[in-house]
Amino acid sequence: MNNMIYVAIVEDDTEIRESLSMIIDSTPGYSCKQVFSNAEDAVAQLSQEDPDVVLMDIELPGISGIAAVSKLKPVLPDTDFIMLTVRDDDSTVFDAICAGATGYMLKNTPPNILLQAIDEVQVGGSPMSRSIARKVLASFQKPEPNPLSERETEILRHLCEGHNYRVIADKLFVSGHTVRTHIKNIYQKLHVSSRAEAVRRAIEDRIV
Amino acid sequence: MNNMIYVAIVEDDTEIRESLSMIIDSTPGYSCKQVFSNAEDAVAQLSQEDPDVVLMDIELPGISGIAAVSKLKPVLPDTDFIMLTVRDDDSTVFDAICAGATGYMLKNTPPNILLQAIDEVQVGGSPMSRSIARKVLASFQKPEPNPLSERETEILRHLCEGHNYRVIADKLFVSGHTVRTHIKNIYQKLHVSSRAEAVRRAIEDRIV
DNA sequence: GAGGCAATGCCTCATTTGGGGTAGTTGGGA
DNA sequence: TCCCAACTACCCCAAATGAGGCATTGCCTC
Repeated sequence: MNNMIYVAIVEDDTEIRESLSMIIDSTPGYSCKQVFSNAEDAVAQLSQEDPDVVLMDIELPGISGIAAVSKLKPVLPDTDFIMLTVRDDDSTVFDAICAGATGYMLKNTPPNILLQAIDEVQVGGSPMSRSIARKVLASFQKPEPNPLSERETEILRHLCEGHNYRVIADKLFVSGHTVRTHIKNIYQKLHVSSRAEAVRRAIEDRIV
Repeated sequence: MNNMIYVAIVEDDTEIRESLSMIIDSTPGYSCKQVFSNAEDAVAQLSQEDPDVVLMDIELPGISGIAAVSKLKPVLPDTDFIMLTVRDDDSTVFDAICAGATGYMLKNTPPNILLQAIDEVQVGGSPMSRSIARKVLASFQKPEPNPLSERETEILRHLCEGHNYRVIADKLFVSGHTVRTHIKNIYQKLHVSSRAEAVRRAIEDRIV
């Protein structure tokens, strides 16, 4: 019984909740340790227990599943949280991931795939529904090519490091005047008018 | 034959290459359109063709598979690239993803899973080996909690927007002096000494 | 050969910024 | 009760910055 996988469920829809717990309990090697119908109860009680995996609904009455994970993950670092959701819109996906979710499945996922997902997190994976995985990878892809010349890009990199005119000039073996001119051109091309904005664009869009 | 999936392979190891192409060709519904033993040939010839999926080795003689994807993806936006690699170290994974890869599989993946991966990208997914998926999600998780007070965090957010003392002061209904004091404290706590560095830390670590 | 762009260098000027202080109030924790 | 952190406000000053110009040298394209 040492290789039994203990699962907890947080889900407000009674039908789904009971159906999930039944499926898990009836599968050899899996045990549904606890079920909660809201995040508050889960946060309060789950920190005492130590489930291997928590299936966490996102759309809950009261505090959301994402907030619950934020609270629980720090006290249960070895527990893997798999989010369940009906929607796969960008912001919730990324919020959940940032909160510490290890997997992210859509609710229409067939039970056998969900069980696979539970296995998957147990062996160090991160199961994601198709559309989620695609979104996550897409978020890494650079939006648009950078309009800056090579030299300007180099200087922008230095700006991100917090270097000032003088330092950049020294490092690039050009005069401070030149650096200033480049920076002015960078601002124009990026449609910004300060270091702060330029650094932000640099990090959020391309170089870093 | 309309639902035939055309695959191209770029792989320098002859044995693996031929084994892969054989597996693909012998599977109904899949056709191995072309094979290349290096990225240069692939880049030169593949832009004419239009494979559905390209299996791209990363470790290639000459230019790497990652650079090849960077070049090919812009001209073949509808083609999905699945990277194949023996290593799963962080930097190459993220470089490949940024270059435009849609999937990322380890080379020791069994052939049937690889075929599944090809299917997966075709239906809008992003197949990743276990360890890769985990790394990708882990990269989203916030490093450490922010040491700033609520007010300071608020001001840092404004700094990221490129606002200056005056503007921030107006928005928060406090004097410019106060804003300056807060910013000085922010710099101390973050161990930085300029807006640029503060903005960078803000984006890379927490808020934004 | 003309025109354009990238890279380089220079000037001036008003503003912003960062570093150094000091200090009052408030609310909560020891 | 006392102290501290957070928030507020103010002072001075040197340095950095952004905005506005102008000019030269290559290189590339039309």
